[in-house]
Amino acid sequence: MTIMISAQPVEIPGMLEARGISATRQRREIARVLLGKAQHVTAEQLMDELALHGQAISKATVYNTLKLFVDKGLLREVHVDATRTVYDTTTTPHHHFYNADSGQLSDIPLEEVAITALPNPPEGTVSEGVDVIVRIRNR
Amino acid sequence: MTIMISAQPVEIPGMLEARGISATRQRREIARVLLGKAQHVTAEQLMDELALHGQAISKATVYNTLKLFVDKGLLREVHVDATRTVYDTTTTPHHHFYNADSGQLSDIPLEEVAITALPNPPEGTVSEGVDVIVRIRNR
DNA sequence: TTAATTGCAAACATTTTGCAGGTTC
DNA sequence: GAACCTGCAAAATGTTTGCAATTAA
Repeated sequence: MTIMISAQPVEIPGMLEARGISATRQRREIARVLLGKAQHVTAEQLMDELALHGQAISKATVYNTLKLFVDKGLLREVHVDATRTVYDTTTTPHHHFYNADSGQLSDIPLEEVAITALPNPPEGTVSEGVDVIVRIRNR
Repeated sequence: MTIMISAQPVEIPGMLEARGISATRQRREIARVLLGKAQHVTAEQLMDELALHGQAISKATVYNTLKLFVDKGLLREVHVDATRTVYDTTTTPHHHFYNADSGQLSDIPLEEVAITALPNPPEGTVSEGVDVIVRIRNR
C-alpha cells in the first residue's frame, strides 16, 4: 500500500499566491481537488470528495473558499437549477448544455456557438457577457 | 371611496379551465395579478402584491399554484440567481437581460437574437430550447 | 358527498453568520 | 502578536410537506 502524504503539485501554492490568496492547507486541498480539470461541482460534491480523500473541510470553510475563488477568478458560478450553485472550473467564456433530466451540465466551447445579432444593452448599462444554455432532455 | 369586490375579467376562469385548472378563488386571484402583462415575479413579490390588495394567500398555496401554472404552461421559471426562482409570464420563446447590480430581468424578443451555429445535443439527448442571458451591469 | 384545495406550522436544503480557538507571517 | 483563517453551531432564506379543515364539483 502506498501512503500519499501531500501529493500536491508545487504549482498550487504559487497559483494561489499569484491571485492574492494565501495558501492555507484547506485552500490548497480544495484547489487540488477542483482546479486543473474542467468540471462542474456543487459545494456538497466538493465536501464529499474531500471527505473521501480523508481531507474533510468544514462547511463554512468550503463556502468561504468557493466564494473567494470566484472573487479571485479561479472559478465561475453557474445558475441553472434554483436549488444549488454549481461551480465551473472553466473560467474562460463558454456555454452550456443543461440536461433537465439528470441535472448534468456540460461545456460548449465558445467557438461552437455563433451569435450574429444581439440587441444593445439598455441605457445606462453595459454588457458583461452572454451565456447560452441549451436545455436538453434524454431521448 | 370605491369598494371593488371581485373586479376580475370574466376571461380568467375560462383561461384556467381551458388548461385543465379548476378556477378556485386563490387561483383566479393569482392569475389576475400575474397574467395578462409581461413581468418577472418571485413568490415573495407575488405574496406581497396579493397582501397589498387585501387578498393574502398562504405561502403553501402560492407555491402550489405557481408550480401548477408552470406545469400547465401559464408561466415559465427563470433561474439566474442562485437564491430564488423567478416566474416569467411570457411563455413564448425569448431571451433575457440580467442586471447583476439590480437583479432585474428584462425580456429580449426572440427575433433580436440570431444564433447561426449551435452544436448538436450529445448522443441520446434532444434539445428542448436555447436560453440566452445577456449579463449587464450599471455603467 | 367525495375528491380536490387550502392554510398552518413544521420540516427541509442550501448558504451565511457569529464567534472562539488556531494558524500564519 | 496582529491579522487572518477555520470550524462549529446557530441563523437565515427559499421552498416543500403533513395534515386537518374547507371548498368545489
